[in-house]
Amino acid sequence: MRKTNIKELAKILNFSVATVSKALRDSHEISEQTKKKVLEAAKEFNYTPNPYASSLRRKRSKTIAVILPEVADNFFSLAINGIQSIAEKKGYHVLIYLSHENFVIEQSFVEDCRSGRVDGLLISVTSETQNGAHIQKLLDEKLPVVFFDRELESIAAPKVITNDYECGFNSARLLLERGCQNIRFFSVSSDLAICSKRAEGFLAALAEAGLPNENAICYFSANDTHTHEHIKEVIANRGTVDGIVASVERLAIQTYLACHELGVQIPDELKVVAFSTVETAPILNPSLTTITQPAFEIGKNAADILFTLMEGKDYGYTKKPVIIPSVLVERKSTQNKTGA
Amino acid sequence: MRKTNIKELAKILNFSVATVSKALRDSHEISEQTKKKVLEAAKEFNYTPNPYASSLRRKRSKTIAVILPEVADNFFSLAINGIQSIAEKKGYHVLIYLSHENFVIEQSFVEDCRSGRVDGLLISVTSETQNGAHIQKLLDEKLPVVFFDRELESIAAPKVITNDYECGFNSARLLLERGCQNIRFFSVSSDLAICSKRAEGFLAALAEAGLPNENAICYFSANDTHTHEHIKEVIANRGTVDGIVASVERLAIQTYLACHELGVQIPDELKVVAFSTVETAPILNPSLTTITQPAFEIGKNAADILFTLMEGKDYGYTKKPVIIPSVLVERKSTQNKTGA
DNA sequence: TTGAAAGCGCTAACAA
DNA sequence: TTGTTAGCGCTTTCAA
Repeated sequence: MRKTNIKELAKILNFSVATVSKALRDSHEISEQTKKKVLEAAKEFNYTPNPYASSLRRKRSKTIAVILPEVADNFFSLAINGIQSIAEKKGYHVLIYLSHENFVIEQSFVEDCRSGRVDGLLISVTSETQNGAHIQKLLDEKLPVVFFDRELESIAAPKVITNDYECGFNSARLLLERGCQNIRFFSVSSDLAICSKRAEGFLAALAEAGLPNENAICYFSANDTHTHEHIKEVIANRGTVDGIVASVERLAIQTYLACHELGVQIPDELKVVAFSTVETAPILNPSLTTITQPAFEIGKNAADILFTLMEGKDYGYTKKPVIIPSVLVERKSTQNKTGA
Repeated sequence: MRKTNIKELAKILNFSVATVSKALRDSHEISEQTKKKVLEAAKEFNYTPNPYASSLRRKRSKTIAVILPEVADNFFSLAINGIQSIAEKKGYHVLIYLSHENFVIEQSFVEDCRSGRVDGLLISVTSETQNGAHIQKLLDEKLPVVFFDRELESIAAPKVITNDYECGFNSARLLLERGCQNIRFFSVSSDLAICSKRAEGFLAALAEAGLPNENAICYFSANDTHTHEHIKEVIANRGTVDGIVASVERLAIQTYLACHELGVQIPDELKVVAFSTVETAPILNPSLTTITQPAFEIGKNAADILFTLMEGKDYGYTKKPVIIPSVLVERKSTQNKTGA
């Protein structure tokens, strides 16, 4: 059946378009009887409102954008679910952009958000992103932006993150307590706040234990197709290294794969802790000790704040990021044979 | 800096809006000199075209929708990447809708696509979806739709899937070859073609081996929060069952988790094959034998076909789905101690 | 090669 | 309570 627009509907009903429009939006200035007639006709004649006409007129798109590096990562998948759970409630659409850890792509997506296509933006930046000028531009134009997880310290916008420093600290502490003497932190970027803060905490724990080590942080570029080989190399030539903290999910998986390929025994020869939300952590070989980020909650909170902002309310942002703590779950990858 | 619209830009340049519009779209009827001036001014005065005004006028949105059950599943994550790889090339935006395996949600998303918001739809239906009337409606209104993975047999639209029947057959065969006597197929739905075809193949292999079994298919509703308990129950009370085929990723992970919790030894007590694209398959305990679907390729192909359709070309759709075969990778979860 | 004008479908101020 | 009218920002005839 053909679709109808508001004009045709008005003609059919012998009302003006204005009346029909108001009736459809359930305006109080329209009589119940008219509303009923309009709604019925709308259904009968297969009326579908054109969202673009409405957006153009109202200067609101009922759409938010989410820019993130990757979706094939459980953290981001869960975060998207959290975001959608809120967007759905508000009747908003979600436009998802994947930057693939590429700064240039991220820039062009952010640029695109300036067009009025979206009413707000949630972003987790790439590991390459050092500069926030593109995002500042949005902010200057009064488009609400909220960071989640991977934020930019130089930009003054709401942020929802986890307790990175503390978790970095605890991860190193755990390894040291389990007897490790020479540990490494696998990072994807020195610029990403989440990585640098986790690394800082990690280094602080080393320092506290009297084991400072300037070479403890290893970098693996996030969009390098040879990460696997690089990790394998590092592990193969690890010397006395006996413990690793993987700062993101992908590095954790790569580390495990490398160890399997090289026949390196976890945890006997090498202990591993990972920042990760992989569901399979308990069934990995060996089960993986994780620092599990509250991914869904982070997404949900970020979206909540974004909507508060979009509704013109000041949500009481005080320059301090919202911090939702992660949970350390110890499994076999850090345990000694004796059980601890 | 403030944004400019085309009217303001025209005034600044002392051209008409028409000229500016044409220059911006690189029309052949505008002189090079004028184009250059316009482009420069556009940059200088921070011009950003309003996509909604453009969409309204041109009746094209430069946006496609992807409706899928879930994103926290590696198959769908990879498929999204495949879709985006094409959309990006075409300068299209991708609106992602998660139906969470809920038919009512799916329906409302599909309904929403009728509004002109998108120029085409890629869909993988929920496990609840039995009826395709909502999708037929779009087709009737000439909106291009392409199914990927989870299709609806009753709807005549292009489909990109994998060789489900064959893979179902091979999965059962493998288990039987490894000595299993009593095997089960874990399904999420009897309506989903992917599941029923995989199950058919599975049953055919059983019949061929002279082991027909009407109770070989076990159903676990996809949006049941108690799947884990149900699977655990089935495995605990498995009797002589010695082999399982998990038809989707989530069931595979749940099966492993259940076995771990129950102390059931894979592969000694129970062999497991899974339709899955999980990266962690080789590092699971034990490593998981998988039928790996070409998820990225499926997404990519589906998007390719959708764009062909949207460009008004008939891509030569002949009622036959495009089939991209999966790859069976045997790992420890189906091997006997002796190595085979 | 450029411009005037109409209009995509809808909303909102104002009038009736 | 309903209707008239003027756009939102852009594209596209058609005329100059």
